[in-house]
Amino acid sequence: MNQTKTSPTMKDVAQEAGVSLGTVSKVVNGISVGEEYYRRVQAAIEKLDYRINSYAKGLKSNKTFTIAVMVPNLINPFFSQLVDAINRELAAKNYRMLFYATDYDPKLEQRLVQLAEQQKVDGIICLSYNPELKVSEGVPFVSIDRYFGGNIPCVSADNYGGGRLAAEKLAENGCRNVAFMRVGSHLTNEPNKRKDGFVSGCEALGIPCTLKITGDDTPISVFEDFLREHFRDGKLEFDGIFCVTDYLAHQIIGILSSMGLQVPEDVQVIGFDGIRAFGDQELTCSTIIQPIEAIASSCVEMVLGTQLIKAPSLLCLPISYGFGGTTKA
Amino acid sequence: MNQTKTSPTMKDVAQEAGVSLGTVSKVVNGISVGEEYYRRVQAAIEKLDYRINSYAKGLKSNKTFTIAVMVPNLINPFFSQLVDAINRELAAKNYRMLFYATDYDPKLEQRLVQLAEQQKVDGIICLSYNPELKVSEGVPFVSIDRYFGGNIPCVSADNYGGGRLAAEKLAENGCRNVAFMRVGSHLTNEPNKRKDGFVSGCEALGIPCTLKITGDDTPISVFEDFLREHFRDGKLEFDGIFCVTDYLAHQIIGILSSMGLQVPEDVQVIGFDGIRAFGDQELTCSTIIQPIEAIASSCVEMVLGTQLIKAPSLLCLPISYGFGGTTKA
DNA sequence: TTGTATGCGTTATCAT
DNA sequence: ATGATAACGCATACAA
Repeated sequence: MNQTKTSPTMKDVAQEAGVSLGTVSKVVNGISVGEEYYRRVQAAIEKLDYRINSYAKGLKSNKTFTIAVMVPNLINPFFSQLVDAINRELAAKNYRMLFYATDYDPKLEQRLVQLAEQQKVDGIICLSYNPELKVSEGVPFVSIDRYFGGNIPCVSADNYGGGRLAAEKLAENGCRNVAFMRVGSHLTNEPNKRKDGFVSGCEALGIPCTLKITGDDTPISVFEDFLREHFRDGKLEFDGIFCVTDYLAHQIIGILSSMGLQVPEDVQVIGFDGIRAFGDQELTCSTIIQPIEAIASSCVEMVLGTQLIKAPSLLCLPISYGFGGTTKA
Repeated sequence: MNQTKTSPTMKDVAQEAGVSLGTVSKVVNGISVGEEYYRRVQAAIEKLDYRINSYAKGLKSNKTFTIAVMVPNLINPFFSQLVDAINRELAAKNYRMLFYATDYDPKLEQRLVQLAEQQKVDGIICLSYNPELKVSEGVPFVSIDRYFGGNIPCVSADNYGGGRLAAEKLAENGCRNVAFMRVGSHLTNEPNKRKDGFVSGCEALGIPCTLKITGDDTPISVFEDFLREHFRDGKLEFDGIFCVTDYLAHQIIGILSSMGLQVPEDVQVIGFDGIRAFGDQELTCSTIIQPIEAIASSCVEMVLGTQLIKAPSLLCLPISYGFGGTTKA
């Protein structure tokens, strides 16, 4: 005889309290009502353990207090830490986070953006790998690390400055012949500027710099081949290497080690991102540290803010150098 | 004069197609309608770029295709990998993931559960640190690593077996005097069984085992003190250490190294979890590997399944041993 | 088969 | 200040 226990609604509360629906709504939303009414409604809410139905509220008010966050995955610690930071910012502002993994797949990413729009999110924060992403103008969109053009705000670290800083640090530590290594997308996303900054820095410092840039799906072994080509008589031609990410730096260090080379004695390595072991332990290598918290809070402020129009279209946040044992102290 | 661009609704589509609301609904939901009607509706949908409003749908149908996932944070790689895996499982089944970080805070966790319930999620998957968590019976709830009792299903790795396996592996590799180390909660959650399994394994193998278990907020230095107490004449009393997590193992290895001890030559270390550098590179230490994918898919199946009643209340998934350089091969 | 009408739980606009 | 009522966008039972 018992119908499936359905949660109490405002109507139930109104009946229990002997007041009208509108009055309950006011109490729930903190609008002033008569003393006695307030008491009765509160009592009824307690008694029935009433909770507001956010779907009904969202439908009516066209506001869901939900933000979609999209990055390729949560395996890469840079992504997971970024998402963690964004989530904290959102939670502090009483927003919920709907998470979507894009898997570096442009088409999937596009589908997910549409899905999020259906989901009536109040905004989207996306670290995109789809340069042609289409996003409805109705929903605020903030991009991380990929600049789409004037009307879509983009937040990123100062990648160019980071590249320069890497060059300077290697030079400071005595490097005279360096290499830059990058794997991955040909896309003109922000991280490309790491190379530009590095090259520019090397030029300014008068240090020769060799680039090794591979395509998206090339195996890591091409870097080993490259390094062996520049390896003569037990000595590597380079005394410093700047890798586009800590992840790559980690792999390169493994290769160097397998070649019998010592880091940082024989060759110094600088990565980019600022990844720490287990998320909060020591840096995994000497690196250019991205201001993850600042990126996260900027994204959240921009996506929630109403000043999207006036927002700068490209927000560039300061980086810093972190010693992680793979450079000479 | 332009009102704020509001998304087209079914009504708009109906009008555009010259059919009724119900017909549009049927087309959208894949219910068969007349050929001509179907065409007209599809055309209108395309033209207006209509997307179903999931809030209206959710309100009406009491189903939101959204699952709440709660873990302490996304910094710890075990958590972020778990959430990544859960999200993949959910996405494959066309469910969305609402993510909440509990920060190891029992009261926050309780609030978030209520929040998720208001949010009308279709279920909750939670790695809880609140043994007294109250959850409404209306919402399917699956726990990871904490057993709440018969009516709440719990999924976890075979922690006890993992403890035993660690003992066996240390014994196999010649250890004759071992230690177990654990930091953290006094709570009787599943990971406690790692100790029990280890102790039991040591007893069965006739190996003396010393326990060092600290409280939640004790600094890591107590382990250093402990180790120094068992350090005489440049030699450690133990030749094997089992740490309750890879995270702790990492820290212990650092301490051992600072004491001038070699791992694994002087002392072998086994952790628990199976954390890899950068999420997908080499294991950070020799370890008992948790079946993260299996845990994730089990959780999702259980939370979505209707057979919650019949589900076993405690699902225990098999672990395996992984060599990570901190034991003798 | 297709159209119409009602209700999901809220909010907001009205009279009262 | 409070109560009745319409509307949000959709699903569905019912009537045509």
